[in-house]
Amino acid sequence: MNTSARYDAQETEAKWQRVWAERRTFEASEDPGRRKYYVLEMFPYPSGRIHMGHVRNYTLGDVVARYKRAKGFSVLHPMGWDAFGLPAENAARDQGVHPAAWTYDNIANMRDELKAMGLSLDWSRELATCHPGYYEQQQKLFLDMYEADLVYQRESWVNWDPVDHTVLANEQVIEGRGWRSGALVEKRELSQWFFRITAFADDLLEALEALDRWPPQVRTMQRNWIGRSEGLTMSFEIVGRDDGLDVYTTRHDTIFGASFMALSADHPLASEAADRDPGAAEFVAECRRMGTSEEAIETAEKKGYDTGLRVRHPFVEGRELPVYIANFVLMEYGTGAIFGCPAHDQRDLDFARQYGLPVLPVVVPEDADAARFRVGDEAYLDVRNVVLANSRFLDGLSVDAAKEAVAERLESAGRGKRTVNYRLRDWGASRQRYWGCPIPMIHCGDCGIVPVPEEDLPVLLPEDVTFDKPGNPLDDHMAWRRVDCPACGKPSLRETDTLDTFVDSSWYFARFCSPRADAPVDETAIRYWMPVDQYIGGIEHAILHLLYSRFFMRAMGRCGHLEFDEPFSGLFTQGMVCHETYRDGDGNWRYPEEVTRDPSGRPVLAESGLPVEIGRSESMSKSKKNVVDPSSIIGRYGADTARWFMLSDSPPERDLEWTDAGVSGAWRFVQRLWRLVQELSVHAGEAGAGRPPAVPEGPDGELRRAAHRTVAAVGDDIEAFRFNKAVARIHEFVNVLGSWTPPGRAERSDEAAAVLREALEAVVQLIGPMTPHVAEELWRRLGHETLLADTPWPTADPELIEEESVTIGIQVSGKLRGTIEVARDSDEALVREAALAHANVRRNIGDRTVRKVIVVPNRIVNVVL
RNA sequence: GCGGGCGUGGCGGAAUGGUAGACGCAACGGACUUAAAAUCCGUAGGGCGCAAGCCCGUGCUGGUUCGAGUCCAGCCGCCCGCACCA
Repeated sequence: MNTSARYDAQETEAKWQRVWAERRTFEASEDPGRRKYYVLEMFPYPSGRIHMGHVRNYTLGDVVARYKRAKGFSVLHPMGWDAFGLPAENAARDQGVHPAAWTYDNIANMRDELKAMGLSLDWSRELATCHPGYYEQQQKLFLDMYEADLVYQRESWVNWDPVDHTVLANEQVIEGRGWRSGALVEKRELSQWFFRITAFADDLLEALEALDRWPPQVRTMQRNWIGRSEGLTMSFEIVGRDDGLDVYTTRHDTIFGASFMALSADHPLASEAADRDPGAAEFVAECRRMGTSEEAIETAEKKGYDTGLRVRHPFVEGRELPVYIANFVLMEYGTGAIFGCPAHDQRDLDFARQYGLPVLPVVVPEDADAARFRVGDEAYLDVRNVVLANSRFLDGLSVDAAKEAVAERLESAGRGKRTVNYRLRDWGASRQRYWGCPIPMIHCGDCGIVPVPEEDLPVLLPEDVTFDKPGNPLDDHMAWRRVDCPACGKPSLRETDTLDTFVDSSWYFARFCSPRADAPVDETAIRYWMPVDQYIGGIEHAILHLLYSRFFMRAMGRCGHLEFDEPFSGLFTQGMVCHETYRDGDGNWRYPEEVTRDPSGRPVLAESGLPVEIGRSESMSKSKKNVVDPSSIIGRYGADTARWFMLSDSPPERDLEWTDAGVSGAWRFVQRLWRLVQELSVHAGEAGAGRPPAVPEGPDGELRRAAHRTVAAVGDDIEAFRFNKAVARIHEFVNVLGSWTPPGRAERSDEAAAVLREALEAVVQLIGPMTPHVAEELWRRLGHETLLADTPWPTADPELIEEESVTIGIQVSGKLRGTIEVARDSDEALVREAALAHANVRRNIGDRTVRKVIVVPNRIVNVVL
């Protein structure tokens, strides 16, 4: 055996990847006799190359998948492609390649890169959302949901880029301009398709409680996003008119502090005012022009326009409140109108100060003098330890009691209604794009909207499109658009909007259970595999993707496709991969591989020797060039090294700092393990020869205990996603093996050899999920004919895990003064005795009286003076 | 503004309220080598001391406790998410 040669990662990794593929080792099967485990990492967008975030994500998932396999589970661990989306169209426009060709090329390349990582994936289930086999089923789901009234079309305001002829998402609008064209974005009302996610708002909120294997912060973020609030919808009489003005409020206790009403610019009464008053019209137009970017909103001053309308205060005879159009009121929330109570709402206060409106405090601290209490520049928002004041029948009540009283009176007068409101809006899923799932709908002049009959599915994307004009190529493709109405036969037009790519990713995990089925999901398969036991991905999807997926399972359930609500019973959100940033003298970002050190250790550009400034470490991004290409790392060190480094230092939920030193450390570890196991294997017994003695004495016993303790600890750590600690435990054990010395001729025994073999096999098995190739190779070299990938996880003998003796610290008045070694679970009196006998402890006690001795078994002794 | 997280050696990080700094990286010393790389052995929070040992030390200030990195209160700093949501 050649033990001195270095481990050749390239050759060995390729070999075992081939073997696993040939033997279909990781293809999942529905085995009713075994417990199932579904591990899934968020599928990638096929951008063309994998990045370090992928490497981390898929390494974490693969550790879990391989570990669970070894633990005897029937594991499903599939991979696919989130393949629709704008970049393909941009590539088409800029490079003249068809989006499909570009996408499938990228997929082919990324598949090769992922395969080089040695992931235990079931590639037979691979799917791409841009494949007609996938989106046909999605179109079926869309039609089912339309049937179930979970999909509808309505007019809605969108950000319209007049140059690119496209709708922009809020995050694509930067300072009021299109992110690509730079054109001033307009608000336009377009007909859009929506998913009725709000139908499940309460359920989506309440069910979060039961998701106890989700990170708490993700649940909180979803809770905030859904934003349930309990309030009152109340109607104000408009002076001189028959109709009323409805507002929604959660602070009806402050009704006596109301000093104005405010309408959204999109409110019907605002439009009405604009029709008769050019000033109002100008103000409404100004509001619409106002950018939707965060910055614009944040810096915008509170502005309003008096419509001239007045409403009556519901409880104060003769008090009338002016009705303004205000730039800070949202049409989409509540009724699009509010009453303003400046004393107890910051926005209302800012507004009131601007327009000289009264500020009357009606909620004051319990111990305050209501007559003297004043509100300055900050609204008084406390709701605890406060009482109502200046509020007639509410005076002296708590906030809650006052709300109750107001609601009671208005409800019985028919002028109010307790209402639950949500921040969550229905999901606008229309995109005016080509490279997405066609919405299977037809617009008929006579019949209106007609669904495409199921037998006519899929509605395929036409291939002969061009991208030389801005806008959606489908709009111009009349041959594709023209179709006879399925209901009346009259010439009609297809819907040209395609679906938001979040739709594609809202059910792909269900499709993986039966990826080629002729229905969206196969009942038997989905019953066996779903829900996903462990989902792993970035925190950036904490809200939308996960919320949409949760909605989709409910919607699919209502359409009879499945019988569960929650898609992911366990969720893990990994941290990002970071790297230092570099700038040259001209302030340009530089790639890490362009930077080297000069003889004095200063960072310089490799090509010119000019100095480089090192910036803070940030999440790897192309724009800052602080990226390291995974393929070049894997090509140089091998996948095992990259994987080991990904797992070794940082806890997986935290950000990981990518460093060259860390990678070479991981590489050295792989090499060391390789040498060590082979060198020691010469002294180990034959594979499957004898069992080691139960609890051997001396060094053999120590080795055996260390092995079993490590097995137990690593298993626990993997279960708890503490991969960095698992790595540390393996390091410790390898250090133990490293200091193992071959016995002299006299001490050699079959039993000792068996102990060593057990230890070597344990370490190889423990690294199996993390560095699978070197582990598989060592397993073979240890004499096994079967694959490590098919070998059950080792079990730890509880008797061997317990330490025989423990070192306990001795404190005098809480300060450590020494340690003693005693037998485990020693008698307390004995420990106390030994502690008090310790020389340094006696010295520290001196001639003072021992008042008390606290003995914590196997832990510590504290001598209290 | 609201919500969440974090603050420990030169660095990444360990530590059921019980010996702070496991494990790794970087560093330093030594062995091997003509030399280097690789490898192996060793040192290592700061300070004082020949040593035994002592003092200080987990962002800051207090508190609870026999005992606090850990629990509580109040600050400071950093990061993330959401945000005119009435």
